[in-house]
This record gives sequence, structure tokens and C-alpha cells, in this order.
Amino acid sequence: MTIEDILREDIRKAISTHFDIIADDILLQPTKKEFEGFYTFVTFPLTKTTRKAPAEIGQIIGEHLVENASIVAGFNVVQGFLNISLKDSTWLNLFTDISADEAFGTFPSNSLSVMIEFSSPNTNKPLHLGHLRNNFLGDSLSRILKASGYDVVKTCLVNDRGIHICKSMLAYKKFGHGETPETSGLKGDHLAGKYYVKFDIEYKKQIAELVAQGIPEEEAAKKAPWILEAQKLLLLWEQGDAETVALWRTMNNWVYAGFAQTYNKIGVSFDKTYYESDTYLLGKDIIEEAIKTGVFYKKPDNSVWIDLSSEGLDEKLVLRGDGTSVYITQDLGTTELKNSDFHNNRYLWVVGNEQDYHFKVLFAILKRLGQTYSEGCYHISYGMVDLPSGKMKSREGTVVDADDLVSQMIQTAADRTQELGKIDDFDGEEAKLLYNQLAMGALKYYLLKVDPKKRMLFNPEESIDFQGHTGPFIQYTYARIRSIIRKAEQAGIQPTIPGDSYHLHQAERELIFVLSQYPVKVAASANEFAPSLISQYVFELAKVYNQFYAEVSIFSDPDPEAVRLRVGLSAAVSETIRKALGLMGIGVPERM
RNA sequence: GGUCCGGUAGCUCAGCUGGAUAGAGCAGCUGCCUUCUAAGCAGCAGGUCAUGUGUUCGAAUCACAUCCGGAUCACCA
Repeated sequence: MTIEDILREDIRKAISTHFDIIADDILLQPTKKEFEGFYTFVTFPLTKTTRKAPAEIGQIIGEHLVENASIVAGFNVVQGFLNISLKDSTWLNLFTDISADEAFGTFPSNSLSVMIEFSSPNTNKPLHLGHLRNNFLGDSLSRILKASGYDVVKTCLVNDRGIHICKSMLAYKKFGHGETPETSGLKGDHLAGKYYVKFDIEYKKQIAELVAQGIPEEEAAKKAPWILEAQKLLLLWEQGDAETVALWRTMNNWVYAGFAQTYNKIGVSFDKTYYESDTYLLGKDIIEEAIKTGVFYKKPDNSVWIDLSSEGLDEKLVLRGDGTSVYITQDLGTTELKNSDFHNNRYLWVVGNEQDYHFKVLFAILKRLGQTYSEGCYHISYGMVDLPSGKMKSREGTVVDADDLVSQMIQTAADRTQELGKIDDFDGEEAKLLYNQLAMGALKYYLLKVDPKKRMLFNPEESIDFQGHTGPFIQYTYARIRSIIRKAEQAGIQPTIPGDSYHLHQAERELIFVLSQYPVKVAASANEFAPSLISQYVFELAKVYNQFYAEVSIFSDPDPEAVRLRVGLSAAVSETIRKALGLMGIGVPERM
């Protein structure tokens, strides 16, 4: 039972004794800064049933609380707003609970397992900024879900086959001259990407030539020699042609080695990786089977369809006339595979919002097929990342490369840190670790602080900011606290909670109040699949701590009880910052 | 055209199960380092919450309409 629950119960009692009304929903909101109190109860909704003025109702409930509610210290009424303050003993008890709870903010198992699929790259090009948002969201959500009691399985579905890979392969065959990551000095994924770009340049040239000969552009795009060759390559691959498969394998392995480096650098990993080359043929059987039960139907050309118009969707093709799969067929099969592999209670997909429709269709079909797990399927749809210059387009080369971005961030972190000169005694390894932590802190925080559902703007100048609403600001607060804890340890000061006679400083109350919100925020971010709630929370916590830090002196206070409490508060804040940033995959430095 | 998402300070974003004079950060301007890390703190300035109508004691929040931006409606993935 939280303080809020207790207070709600007390208000409910006050209402029933004075007005003879059973109020089921007691709405509490945090009191605005300019008023005294921590919790506010709005009395307007009670005016009708009680036939009393809002201020009068507030007065009556307030008086009742002061007399009867053991946690309440006082109140004030402003118009229809009843602002309630709590006793210092209440705050101290609350803080006692928080500091005693090692697992503060971590929920016990809820006996539910969840699979979360994210990242899911194509193997024809390196990761870019858009993938970073996806990866950070997926990684952070898996940590948040774990903290809120789920058993989590992280998966990645690698898009390792298809026409796009064949394009890279074709360009490599034409222009590669046996180049390898070793001979070129390029990371494998960048090497594959280089040929993907080469393909596109050549392809566009061929289209232009055909158009110049008077062929309409649409037709030219289909007839250009290289696209035909790439399609032939895809066919050869599907037939298992040894040479094609060998090249495919070689190039993909280069790419995987490159991806592994990037994932390692950004701190992302998976429990299980699925490859589309293993799963793309799945799903057909499910459909063939369900034609019999009437879920799907055949058209004269032998293509197979489902009519989802009663769900507000359209008629959707699920198998081509030649019997081959389409995207949705494959996803149906992959989901079935996931379910038979892991039997999870929930399945999540972190996929961009351009696929909203696809997932609506997928879930509708699963439901029609009578799959009970369809109820637990959820598309975590996130918005695109835009650049100040507009949309990122990989074909037009306007993408921000993930590896480049990460190394720029590390460079910036190094420059910034060296300017300040606070860690001149660090050795090379320590410094490197710090730069990495700060760089990833800045980048992850920047991409996670925005509501995932919303489209966001990536402003390069802002993203390397280390002040204000940023990861490094919070990391800095942590490092500051750690310095205090070290000092306290040296001085032999034990954090202790003072007795009931202790009069709290307002800054101390605020700190306890914000700390107490942490578990609520963890639960909310898990429910809404929104790491941004954690990022906002931890920023608020750091801000309130910095205010406290500027306002009160920790070690030079004449009251030893105050010193010991403040050391304890600092420790609790640092731990909560560490946990909260940890939920975002961000590490914390001892010094910076 | 149908469907979906969005439009809040110069910029980037919170707030949106209706509640007080709409909040942060950045940028701009003022102060604060002989005292625990100034990557910090305090303050000033900045808003017709796209527009209109409605519901309500009360609307940035709900409903309807309009305008603007984006996504999607492939036998691509």
C-alpha cells in the first residue's frame, strides 16, 4: 500500500462520514509548486452531490484528515483544491521503507513471459540512426519489462535474403574484384553497403538510358538489365545454386561480423536470432490447412485471400497464384515458430509505424485462425527519425550511419571531458570507458526521451549536448553523489534515518517524494511500452537532487542527524539513478 | 479518395483517464565557484495550446467540422 493509497482511503472515509457518499474514484494529483502541500484533492466533482461550495468541502475533508488520518500534517484550501501536507514522520517512514528495499523499483515475477522482437536488420547495408531508435527502444523495453516482473526473451529476425541482398551481391560480382573486409579495411556491413549503393547508381543510370530511348520510366525500372540480373540471382539462390549460395553466405558473414561489432558497442544483445532464410517458407502450411476450414479462400487464378473488411481492413492476399509466400505469410509462420519454440504469453514487435497496417492484418488473421496467443500480440509502433534536412533516405545517401554517429559521440565526449580536465589522473582504459559511457548515455537518452509513438527530429547539434535534458547531465549528478558517498565512507559517516523529532528540510521532503514515485514509473512505462516515462522521471530526480545539493550543505550541517540522513538520501538517489538509467541501457560513472 | 497518426514558447519536447496563473531543456539576458564536482544552481524574458463550433461549474485534454504535415491502402519486405 503506497502513501497515495492510504491517503485515498482516508479521503474516502472523510467523504462517507461527512457527506454519506461512497466515492469510488478518489483522484489525487501532485500539488503545484506554488502551493504548499504534496498531494491535491479536487473537490469540484463533489459539489453536485453534496450541494456545498467547493471550498467548504475542502475545508471539511481537510479538518477530518488532520484529526483522523495519521499520515496527514496539515492542509490548505485554494478554491476547490485541497492541498495536503504529510507529517515528517510519514516521510521518514517512507524513506525507511525505500532504503531497506534492495529491490526498490523491481517487481516480483508476474509469471508471464514475453518475447520482444527488435532490431531486425537487412543484411545489405550497415545500421543507421533509425535502427538505433529501434534497438534502444527494444533493449530498454526488455529491461523495463523484466524489472516489472516479466520473463523476457529478446529476439531478432534477420532479413538475410531477398532482392536487396541480391543487389549487393550482383554489384559485388561485377565490381568487387574479390575485395574483402580485410583487403579493403572496411567493416563487413559497410562493405556490403558499398555495393548496394553501387548497384543503385548503376541501376539508375540504366533506367535513365532506357527512358532516353523513349521507354516509360515505370517500364524502364522493370527492364533495366541489372534488375533483371538481380532477380535471376534471387531465383538461383532459391534454387540452391552452389555458387550463388556461397557468395550469399560469404557476404552475409561479413555483415554479421560488422553487426556484431556495432551491437557490442551499443550494448545490445539477443537471446535468440531468427533468420529469414530459415523462415521465409513457413506459413504456407498454416494457410493450406485453414483453406479447408474456410478462413481463407482461393480465387480462380489460384491465389489465396482473406477478407478482413468486417474488421475495418481490406481483402488481403496471403499466397500468390504460383503458391509462393508473401510477407504476411512468412510472418504468420514465424510467429507460429516463435510460439512453438517458446510458448510465451505475449509477443511484441518493435517495428516502425509505417507497418501499422501490416500488423493489424497479421493480428486479425491470427485471431481468425483461432490462435489464443493473438490476444497477447502487440505492435510497438514507433515514429520515424527525421533530420533537419528532412527524411532519411538510404538510397539518397541522406542516412546517418550508426557507427559514424557513435564514434563522433565518443570523440565529443572525449573533447568535452578533456576541456574540463577533471579526470586528468585517469589512465587510458579508464578514460576510454568513461567516454564510451558518456557517448552512449547522450545518444541513448536523446533517442529514448521522446514518446516512442511520435516521429522525432534528430538534431546533430542538440544530440551532442551534455547539458540540460541529457544523459550526461544525469550521469553527472550520479558522479557528484558518488563523490559524496566516498567522502562519507572515508569520514566513517553511516547513513541513518533520524528519529521522529527531526524536522525535515523542504528539499529533503521533495527528494523522498520523487524517490517514492520510481516504482510507479517503472510500472507505467512497462504498461505503456514507453521508456520515455523513465527518462523523464530520472531527469526530474536528478534535477531535484541538484536543487537539494545547491540548497543544503551535507557535511557542514551542525546537526549530525541531518548529515547522516543526507548521506542516506544521496545514496538512495544515486542507486535509483543507476537503476533507472540501467533500464535505458545507460551506464553510470564514478567520476566525470 | 478510404483509414491511421500528428499540429503546445524562436527550436526540441512534457502535459492529453477534463481541473489552479499551460511546464521543461536548448537558444537569449542577469546573478552565483576561498565551502561536498559550475557537465551545476537561482532568476528574467518568451504561449490566440493549428482554426471554428459544441459538451461542461471548468477544455491543451472530450465530440464534430475545417486547414496543414506525415504514414498507409503492392501478387515489396
